[in-house]
Amino acid sequence: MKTPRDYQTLKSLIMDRKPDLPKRLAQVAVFALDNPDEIAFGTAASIADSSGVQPSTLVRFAQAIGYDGFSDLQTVFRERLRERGSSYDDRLETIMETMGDNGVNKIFSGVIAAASASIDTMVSRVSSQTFEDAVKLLAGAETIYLLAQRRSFPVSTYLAYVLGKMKVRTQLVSSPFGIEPEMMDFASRRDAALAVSFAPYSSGTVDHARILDRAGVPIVSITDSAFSPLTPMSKLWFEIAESDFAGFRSITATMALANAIAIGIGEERRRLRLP
Amino acid sequence: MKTPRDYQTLKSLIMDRKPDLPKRLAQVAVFALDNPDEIAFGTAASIADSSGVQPSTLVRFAQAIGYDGFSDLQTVFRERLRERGSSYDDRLETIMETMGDNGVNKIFSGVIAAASASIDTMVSRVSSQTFEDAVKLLAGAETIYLLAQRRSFPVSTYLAYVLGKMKVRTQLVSSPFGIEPEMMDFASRRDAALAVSFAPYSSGTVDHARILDRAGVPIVSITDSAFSPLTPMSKLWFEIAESDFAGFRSITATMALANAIAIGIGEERRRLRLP
DNA sequence: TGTTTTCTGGAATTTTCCTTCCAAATATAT
DNA sequence: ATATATTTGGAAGGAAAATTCCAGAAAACA
Repeated sequence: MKTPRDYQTLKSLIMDRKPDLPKRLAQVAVFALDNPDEIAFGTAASIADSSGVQPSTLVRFAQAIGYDGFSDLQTVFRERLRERGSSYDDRLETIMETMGDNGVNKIFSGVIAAASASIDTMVSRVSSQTFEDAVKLLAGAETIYLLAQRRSFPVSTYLAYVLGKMKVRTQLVSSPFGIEPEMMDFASRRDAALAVSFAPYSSGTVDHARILDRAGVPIVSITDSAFSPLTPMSKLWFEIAESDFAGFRSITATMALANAIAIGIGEERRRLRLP
Repeated sequence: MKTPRDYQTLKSLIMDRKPDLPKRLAQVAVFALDNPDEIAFGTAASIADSSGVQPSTLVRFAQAIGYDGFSDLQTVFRERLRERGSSYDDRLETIMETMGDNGVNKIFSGVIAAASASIDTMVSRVSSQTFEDAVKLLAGAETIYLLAQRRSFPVSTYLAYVLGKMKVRTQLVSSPFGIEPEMMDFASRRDAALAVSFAPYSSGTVDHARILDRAGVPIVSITDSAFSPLTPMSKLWFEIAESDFAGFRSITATMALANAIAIGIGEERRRLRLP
C-alpha cells in the first residue's frame, strides 16, 4: 500500500485516518486540509507556529499517515499548486474532456461557464459612476426598501441579511398576508428603494416601485433592459445581462452586484460615521 | 528604490535589466520568466541544474537585480502561485485598470474579483463524480428538504423557487413559528435533503440535518471544510471556498453551484420521465 | 489507585541547502 | 599584446531546516 502522490487521494486518506489520530495529530490534519497553501509554502517551523503544534508533531503526522517525513508529505501539497496553475479556459476544457458527453456534467460546466460569462459582461457594462452614485444614494437613506419577487426574491433576502448585519435599516417588502402596500406607508423621500426585476417583470415589484415613486422615494433598480418598466421611475438603474444555459438563466452576476452594493453601503456609512 | 514584492513588477524589472546582464545571468533571467513555477518550487540546486548554471549564479542573479539572495527572490515567485490559486490578484489588477481606483469603486472591483475567484476555485475543486451523484440522488427524491439559515438562506429560497418551477416537490425547512422539526415529520428514506452551511455553522441547520439523518433521509451538503459538522452525516458533500473581500465573504460560487444542481435535477428528472 | 502504554514538547542531531569565497577564464581597454 | 576588470565555476563554510531522541505528561488499562 503506497502513499498517495496526488492531493485528492491524500485528502481522503487524511479524512479516513483523522478519527484514529491522537489530539495533536488530528489538529494537524484539520489544519492541513483547511490551509493546503500554507503547507505547500511554509517551512516546518512556520507551519508548526501557525497551527499551534511543534515541528516534530508535523513530522510525526506525516509518518503516521505513511510518509517518510514532513518533506515527503509536503511535495504532494506542492504538486497540487502546480496542477492548479492552468487558466480558467484550460480547466474548463479539461473538465469537458473528462466528463465526456455525459448529460449531467455538461450542465455543471455549462452553468459555471454561464455564471462566469455573466460576471465578465457585468464588469464591462456597469459604469463605475452608476455604482458609485447608487451606493451613495442608498447609504444616505434612513430605511432601504427592498423590492423583489419570484426569481429575484433571494437577492433581496440576501441583502436584508447582509445589510442587517451591518446595522443598516431595511424593509423587505414581502408579506404572507398581502399587505405589502401597507409596509410602505411610512416611506418618505429620506428613504430609498432597491428594486430587482427581470423579464417577465413581476407585476408586484413594479406596482410596489410605483407606490414608492409616488411617495417620493428615490429608486435604484437592477433589471435587464433599458425598456424595463422599472427604468422610468428609477433614479439609477443597472442593466444586467445574465447569460443562460439551456434556457435557464443564472442569477450569479446579480448576486455579485448585490454583494458589492451591500458592502459599498457599509463602507460608505462607516466613512460618513452614520450609525 | 525597493525591490518588487509582487510578480508583475518583478517581471518588468527583470525584462528591463536583462540587456545589461552578463551572459549567464541573462540566461537565468530568461529561464526564470519562462519557468516561474520551477523557481517557486525548486531548490537552488535543482534550478541550477535545469537552467544549466551554477547555484552561485542564481544567488548572483538575485543580488544583481537588488535582492538579498536567491531565497529572497524566490519568495516573490512563491507569492505569485499563492495568488494564482485564487487568480484573485491577477483579475483584480486587470479590473482595477479598467475601473480606476477611487474608494467606492475599489469595492466593486474587489467584490467582483472575489466572486470570479470563488467560481474558479469551485471549478477546480468540485469533482464531476460528486456533482453527478448529487444530482442523481436529489432527482430521485420524492421531496427535497432544503436546509439553510442566515447567510445561506437565500440559496435555499432560490432553490425552492427554481425547483418549484420545475415541478419538483421541495420543503423549505424554515418557519416563523419555530416548528421546523415538525416540518420534517414525514421525511423518509425516499426523500433527500440539501443542506447549506458555512462556518460558523448555524446550529439550526446542523440540528435539522441530524433529525433528517436519523430518519434515514440521505443528505447532500454544501459547506466549507471537510470537517464541517455536516460532512459526517452527508452522503455527499461539496466543499466551497468562497473568497472574501475586506472580510466580506461572497456567496456567488454557492449560488452558481445551487443553480447547476437545480438545472441538473430538472434535466435528470426529464430524462427519467419523472412527473 | 497503581502500572503500563501512548502521546507530547523541546532539545540535540543530522541533513539539506544557501551563500560566500577564491582561483581560473573571459572580456575590455590601453 | 599586455594589463586590468569582470564574470564564471566549483568548493568550502555556515545557516536553516528537518528529523530523531528523550524525558515528562497524559491517557488507558488493570
